[in-house]
Amino acid sequence: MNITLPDGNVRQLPQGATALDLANNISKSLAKVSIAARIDGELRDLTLPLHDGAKVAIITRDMPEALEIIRHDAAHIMAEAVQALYPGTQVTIGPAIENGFYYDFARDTPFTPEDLEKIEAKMRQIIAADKPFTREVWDRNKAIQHFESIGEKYKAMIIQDLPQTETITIYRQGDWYDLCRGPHLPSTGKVGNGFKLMRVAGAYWRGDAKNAQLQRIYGTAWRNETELKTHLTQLEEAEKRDHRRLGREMELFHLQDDAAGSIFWHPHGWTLYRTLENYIRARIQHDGYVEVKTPQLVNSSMFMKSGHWDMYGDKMFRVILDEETMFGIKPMNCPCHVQVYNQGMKSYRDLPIRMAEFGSCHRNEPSGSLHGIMRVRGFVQDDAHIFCREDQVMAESLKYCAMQMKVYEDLGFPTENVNIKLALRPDVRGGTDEVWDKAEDGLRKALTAAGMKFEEIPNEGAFYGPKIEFHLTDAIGRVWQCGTLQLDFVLPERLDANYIGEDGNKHRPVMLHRAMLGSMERFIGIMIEHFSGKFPLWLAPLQVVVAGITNDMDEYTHEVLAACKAAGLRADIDIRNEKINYKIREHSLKKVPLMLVVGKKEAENKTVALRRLGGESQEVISLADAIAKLKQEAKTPLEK
RNA sequence: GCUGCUGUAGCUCAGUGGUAGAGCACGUCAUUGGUAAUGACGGGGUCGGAGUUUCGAUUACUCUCAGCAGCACCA
Repeated sequence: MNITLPDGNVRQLPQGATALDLANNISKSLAKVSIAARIDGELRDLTLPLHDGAKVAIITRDMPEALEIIRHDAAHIMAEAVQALYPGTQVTIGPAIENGFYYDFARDTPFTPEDLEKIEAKMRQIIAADKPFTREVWDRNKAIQHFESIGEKYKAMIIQDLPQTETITIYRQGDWYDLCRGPHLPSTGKVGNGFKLMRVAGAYWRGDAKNAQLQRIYGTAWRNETELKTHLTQLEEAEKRDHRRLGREMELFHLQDDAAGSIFWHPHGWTLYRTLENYIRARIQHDGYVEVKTPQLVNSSMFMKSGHWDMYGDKMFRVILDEETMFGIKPMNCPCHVQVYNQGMKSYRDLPIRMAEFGSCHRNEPSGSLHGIMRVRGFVQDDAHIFCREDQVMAESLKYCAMQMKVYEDLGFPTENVNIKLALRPDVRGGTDEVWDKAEDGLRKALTAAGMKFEEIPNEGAFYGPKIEFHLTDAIGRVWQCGTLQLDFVLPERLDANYIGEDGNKHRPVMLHRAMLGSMERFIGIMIEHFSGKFPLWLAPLQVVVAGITNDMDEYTHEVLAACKAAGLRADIDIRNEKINYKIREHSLKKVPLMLVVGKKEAENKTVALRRLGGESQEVISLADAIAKLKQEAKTPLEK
């Protein structure tokens, strides 16, 4: 039979030959490192017989697909180890994930960290035994019956839910076997030693909190021990960038038990916050927005009208005045903005109205979801609502997306750091299907017109409309939703917003909800991690430290400081009785971008020694030149 | 909210059924120095909170609060 290789070459092999035979046919050394095959585009076992005319690519250990298979195999081996050590534990699912794998087990007693060590040791035994993985095709009903009979109820359920057309395959490694689509490595030994069990956690069966909670064990797995080590080192490095740690070290903010989920901003952190806020303010002014400020405390009746009370009332902070009066602390700004809109008559000529607010919101987020300043209970949205006519939706969406990407770029997140998703209608929602069709299509068209790559995610939209989500990733790979654009036909209806059209009749405006940073707090957290605290000069809370070498030139040091401040630089002075090495180390650790060192020579010549953070050398220039230069460098992206 | 783990000085952490220790940080003194740690001395803790057992609890147990990881949630 003829087999086509990726390079187009055709090889002749006897009937019944496998991908492994093919690899051997090509070269012995290839066969040694091959672990699977891509047959007609699908990953398959090396030991499956090929068919005539198949297109086959041999997957070797160094290919990305290999890692996925290694991780999946590690999950199987872990499951065997767990069932050997803890009889009665049921297996459920165990996929490969980014950097590793996990397996969910059903067991009444949770696993302890000590259990993990034992499981890992057992896994190494199974790997050392180098048991071959073999594939078997089972009859669907027999498989269900079999798994039920041995008490593996979850496996039986999984098979039951597989489509009728799916072939039921079982993979065996020695005496142990598991339902699995495959493919697998030729044998357990091929997994190698580049893995480590990381942690235990609870996880709901099928990801639903209404279901039983399973015990999930996470592991990381790599091609070899060197790669594993590299990964573990990267994790340590990421920890050093953690915004919670840098926030403390750089004196940006702190959190404490008494106000769980709220932030105490310190002077440096608040400077950073205001710099960011002012940048956004300048941006939106430039794009024709007006800024408003609306109440924190709003009678619950407004949220009942808007529909938020039904959806989220239990997560709102409430202020009960008397038996009849209950206020909610606003969890978002939209209903309030509609109130501002509703004051006075609006003409079609007034639209679009782009109404912005740095809106302070509070939500009683579940305790387990709180995370540093990224997920908090008190936060500020760089929020805005664009009230417009239907025929303006496209233009407004495009205008917004353009500004959004520009802002991310200015803040150090070029396009490749941003993931865009289009979240479609959820099960529980307001508005008719017709309206949703229109809304979803509107956003889809806008994204396409803007030439932006996006992924559609079903069921993830807000109750009043679909949304475009802009996602950024933090230091340890966690993904956070920041910017958003939501198209809403529902709230204007519920809160009775209208305008007088060209025809003299009342019409409903469309509302575009949008935020670029999302929450100021979250965005600052992401920026801290993104820059490892080393902010671009215009954002750095403290831009310059003027440090004297000895106290003899204190007078000149003060002169330099005054010049910095006069130029609008955020500057501080260090004339402590410490050595210059000590001062440089200290301010470097606090990530101050610039230091102006002055000693005897500088004082005599009216110069400064300019040292940049992390720099090896320094530049001696006149004070006047230095100030002019830094003033230019410290300009915001909008000023440049 | 759920599962597991954790909570001792500002930070990182050690330790014990008989009222606690290190390094760094902080303070004082000496030192006035050229680009990532000068030296000496010193101060500092109701051992997250409440309760139970005990002659005695920071240590054991219960409850509670908070944090961490994951899951779920995220208008």
